[in-house]
Amino acid sequence: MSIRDERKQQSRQALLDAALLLSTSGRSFSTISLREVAREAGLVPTAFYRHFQDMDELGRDLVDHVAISLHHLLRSLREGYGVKASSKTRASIERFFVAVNQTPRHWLFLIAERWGGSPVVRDAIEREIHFFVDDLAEYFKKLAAFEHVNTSEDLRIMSSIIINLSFSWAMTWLNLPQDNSQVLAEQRQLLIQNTTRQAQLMFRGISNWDSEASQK
Amino acid sequence: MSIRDERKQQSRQALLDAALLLSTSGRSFSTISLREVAREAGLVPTAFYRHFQDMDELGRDLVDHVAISLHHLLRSLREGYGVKASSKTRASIERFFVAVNQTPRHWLFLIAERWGGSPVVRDAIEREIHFFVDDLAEYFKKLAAFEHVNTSEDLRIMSSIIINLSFSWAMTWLNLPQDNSQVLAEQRQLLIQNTTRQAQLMFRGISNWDSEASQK
DNA sequence: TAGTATTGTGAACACATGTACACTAATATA
DNA sequence: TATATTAGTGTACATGTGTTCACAATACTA
Repeated sequence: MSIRDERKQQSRQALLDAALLLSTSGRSFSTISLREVAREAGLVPTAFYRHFQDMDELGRDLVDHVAISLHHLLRSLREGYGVKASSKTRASIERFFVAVNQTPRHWLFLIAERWGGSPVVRDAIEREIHFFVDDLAEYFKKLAAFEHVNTSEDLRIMSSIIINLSFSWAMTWLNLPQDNSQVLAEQRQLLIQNTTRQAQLMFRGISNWDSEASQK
Repeated sequence: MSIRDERKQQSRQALLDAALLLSTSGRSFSTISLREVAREAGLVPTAFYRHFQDMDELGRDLVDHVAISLHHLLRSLREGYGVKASSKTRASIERFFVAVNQTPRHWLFLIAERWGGSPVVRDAIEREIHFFVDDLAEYFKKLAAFEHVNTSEDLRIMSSIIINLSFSWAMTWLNLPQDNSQVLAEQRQLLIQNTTRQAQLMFRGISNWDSEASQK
């Protein structure tokens, strides 16, 4: 890549980073301004237009960026899970929260802006979540614990339950008080335990599922 | 109530209504301005201060307003359910969606602003949702289908699953295309069926729940 | 090496915002 | 009835906004 293109992409990334940072620091994407983003990225407002037509385009690209990152993270979460299946739910939940802690702003952005104030961003996110659901459903198909579920429609239903619930989990996790390390540790343990039981309940439902019986 | 107080409450309500309308018409609460709200309510900007100190206070009161409304609606949803228990899941889901259609903006506001851009509103909503969960858990305690669930902590867990999932359901429902009555009707039927299965899966998990076994 | 393309700059604009202040008109109170 | 409260008005100001345009500096291309 040429020097110029490389620097251009640097600025572009700086704008994306700035937007992500600003929109996950107590505010939301639709409340941050083009000028703020440029300022945070160390650019003059007018330079913004060299990279994006407007904030909508920036938003779309940010969703792309975040979705790809989360997609990889979710896939790597599955590795090492397949073998033991549902035997260690708690460990899975713990690893999930570790993953959330790894890129908290990505989670915050995707979940908060899912029903947020920018229609463009909303639509883009809904599309990505759709992919998440499909992807997870396809993964379930290969899993031993799900082999009694016949229809792929049922698999998608289970997948979407998990996805939606895990968003609530992630947000509850991220909303825990920041500092105060002693109290935080306790609350985290409590939340992990709580969430584990939610997941266990889900699996009870899944293992007792009967695709035929519930058809009507 | 005196004439003056009565008129004051009218204006106040007009401001609340305006804020709800504006923040559920494709935008979000944190993106609407004090002046817009006043304009929509038929008042001059400065008159706003006769009722609220700032938009934060308006937001808090709006959450109160909406939460009370939804609370009543949820309670009335339960009536007539207790007898037949889980025998008619689909009918319950349908009645849920009818309820959502009754005050769509209340649902939109509460769910969208739950992770929205205003910290004040976010906190207020989280508090209210906490009440919802407690309330539903207490209702479960009296229900035959739940009598094998021993600990009230487990009841709260189930309650919070239901609440969180139902928010996703409501949003998916409200995000269906507006007009286009033929396509809409089909998509609604599909979504109802889909959601019903999700709920059935939940109930499978609940009826096969064993509070002791999952303790560890 | 000369000329071109492109990223970033700086000044300028029309506009919307939150809020302060003095004011009016109507209701409440004595 | 005379006085005091108070919801609503109108003007004003400093500030932040998106976008335009001419310009500077530097990397690419012939």
